Amino acid sequence: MVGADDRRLDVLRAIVEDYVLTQEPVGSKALVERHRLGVSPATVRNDMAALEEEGYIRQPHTSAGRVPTDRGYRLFVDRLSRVKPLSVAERRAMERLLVGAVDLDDVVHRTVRLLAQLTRQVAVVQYPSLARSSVRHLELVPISTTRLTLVMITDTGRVEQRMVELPEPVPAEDVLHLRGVINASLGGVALSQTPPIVADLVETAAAEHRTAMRALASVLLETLVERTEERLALAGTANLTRGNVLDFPGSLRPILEALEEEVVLLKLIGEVEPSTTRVRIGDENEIEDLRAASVVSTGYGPGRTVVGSLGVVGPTRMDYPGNIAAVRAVARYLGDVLAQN
Amino acid sequence: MVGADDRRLDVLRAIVEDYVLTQEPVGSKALVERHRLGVSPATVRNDMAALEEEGYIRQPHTSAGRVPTDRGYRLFVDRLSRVKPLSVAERRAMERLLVGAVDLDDVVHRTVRLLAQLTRQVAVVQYPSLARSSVRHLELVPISTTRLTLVMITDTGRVEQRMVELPEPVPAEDVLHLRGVINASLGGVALSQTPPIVADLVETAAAEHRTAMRALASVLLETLVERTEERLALAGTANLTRGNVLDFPGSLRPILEALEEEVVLLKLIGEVEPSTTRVRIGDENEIEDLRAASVVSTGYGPGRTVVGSLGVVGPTRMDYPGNIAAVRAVARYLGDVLAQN
DNA sequence: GACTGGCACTCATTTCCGGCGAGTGCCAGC
DNA sequence: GCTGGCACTCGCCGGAAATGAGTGCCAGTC
Repeated sequence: MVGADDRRLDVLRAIVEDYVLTQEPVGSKALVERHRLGVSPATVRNDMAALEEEGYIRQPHTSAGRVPTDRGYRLFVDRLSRVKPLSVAERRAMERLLVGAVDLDDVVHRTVRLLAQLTRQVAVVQYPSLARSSVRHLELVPISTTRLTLVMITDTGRVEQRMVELPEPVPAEDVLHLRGVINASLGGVALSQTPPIVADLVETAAAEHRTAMRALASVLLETLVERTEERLALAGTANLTRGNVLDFPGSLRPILEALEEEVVLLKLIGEVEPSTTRVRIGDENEIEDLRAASVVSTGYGPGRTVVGSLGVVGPTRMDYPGNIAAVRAVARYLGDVLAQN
Repeated sequence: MVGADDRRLDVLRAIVEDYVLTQEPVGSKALVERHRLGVSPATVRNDMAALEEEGYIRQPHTSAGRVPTDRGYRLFVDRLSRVKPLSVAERRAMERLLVGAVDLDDVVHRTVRLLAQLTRQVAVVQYPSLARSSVRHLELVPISTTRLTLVMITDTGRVEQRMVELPEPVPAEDVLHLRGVINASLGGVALSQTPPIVADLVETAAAEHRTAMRALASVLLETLVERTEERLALAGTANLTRGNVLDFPGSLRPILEALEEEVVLLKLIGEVEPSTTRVRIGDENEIEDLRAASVVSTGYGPGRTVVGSLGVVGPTRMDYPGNIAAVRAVARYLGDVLAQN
């Protein structure tokens, strides 16, 4: 026979599972009926009282059943649940992701929609971070003699393009030369490593190329390295309206607003150590407006590296095991897709 | 003194304005208090009865005030309102748009957020359509001897990139040659005009370049011309929760879902003739889920051309004059920005 | 003929109240 | 340590009554 402490945890697990499923406070009687706990409702009530004492569950009002607290979910996630393997149908949906994806934008959009579909939550995918990519190729396309477009292609598939104004006209063959020099120095170099190299390029440039090189260098450093703009894709906001109204007390407003703030979102799903999945439950969130929400996020990248993160946002009352599994699976899959390029 | 018919229209205008402002059915008494109509509530009641008879307003229930119908809004938009000029602050916000915009993505994102802010509605901006752009430059970046990245830059600033698998290895100098040939033929050509030229390129290619050219041509035609994927940016979904719950009977669900369907959105804001602003009110929308919403949209582009569209989506109870003005102003401004590149 | 004041009427909304019942806490007993 | 029993709490439901905004209509006035 299991010890009393063990049973208490079983009761907590049962409460979480039932509540996630039914969205309604769960009472002692219903609990013993739906789960083979082997004890009577009265006993469960005692356990519940203890759990409430410890802060794992609470009563919305006196004559109602119990609801897990953030702390209860935390314990559930940490110790009471196993990651749920994806179903065959889900796996198949994932396999379909790759076919026909035509470029990085396409891949990211498909990924975020897939994740939203699998989890029925709001999904967020960060584009591969420029800061963590390296240069595959830089192209200079002359628009006029004093203006050119700088196109950078990274190993993660991102393509960035910037307008560069040249202080003085530069003939076409010089542009070709500049391109050659730059690519020879920067090809394969991680963007974060470029500043000294770029500085060196300006130093060592022939006198007649100096000003042009300086213009290029400043655009490169200022808009591609320092002000490294991170991009995001979002999907499944409609899922916020899925559950009970109680999920987000008051209105969806603050949540929707937070989801539109890219900086906030990045902070939310970012900051992951490699190959861990991070779960932030309710209060644990630093962002005020998302105190009623939970976030499951992880990093992704080809192989063991991390070039970006992705995750889902939903009510604290969410299917943690399922969502964690989905987030992990999608991250791994996205990493594989990136590795193929 | 104004005729009775004129006054009836004044009453309709007053009803629309009040309702948009207060979000509450407006009664005869409140109407004469807030607007100098110069007649008594009883007279207004008679007018209201007539307007209701004609289908311009209706009563949510017997003992309530009147609310405009879709037809009422239509009349209001067509005949009773003047486009409201933007305020100084709004103009200034728009001017700030340009500074520091770093590439097309940036411009589009800033634009859509600006539009959402100005109108306090959901804003949608279509990226400049590939179909309506022309080729500025094509670049071929070798990844390996049998694989290269095709980068296309258009005059509207879009940069697209596709992976091309070559059936047999192609030496670097041949790639350069191919690039030269392609650019010579396609530079400045509208994408819609490219198919015969591309076909010709394959025809006339030297035997040793034939297969490579064929691979390039197929990628070009299939993924950039035929399957011309349109892109969109969206902002301000949080504004949906702004107004009364009554705005969208039931839930936001269908609206949010529709907003995630890019195809639907494109249909919604697209199909505009040059330099007209289109207003679709409630029922006039073809999309089932958006029958409770109105859409104000227009095209934009450098000069008089149209390369994409933008617009706002909101409850039928919206500030039409203000939103029309904002949509037009932003479209013109975006066109100007594009023209500068 | 157009407008107005007056008045009866309608009906959604609000408030109050009693009954119901899910669920609890506690206690005595096994 | 578990269980059955029991009194108790309190949110929710449904009906009744009060409220009041707003209307339609009519007779009267300019």
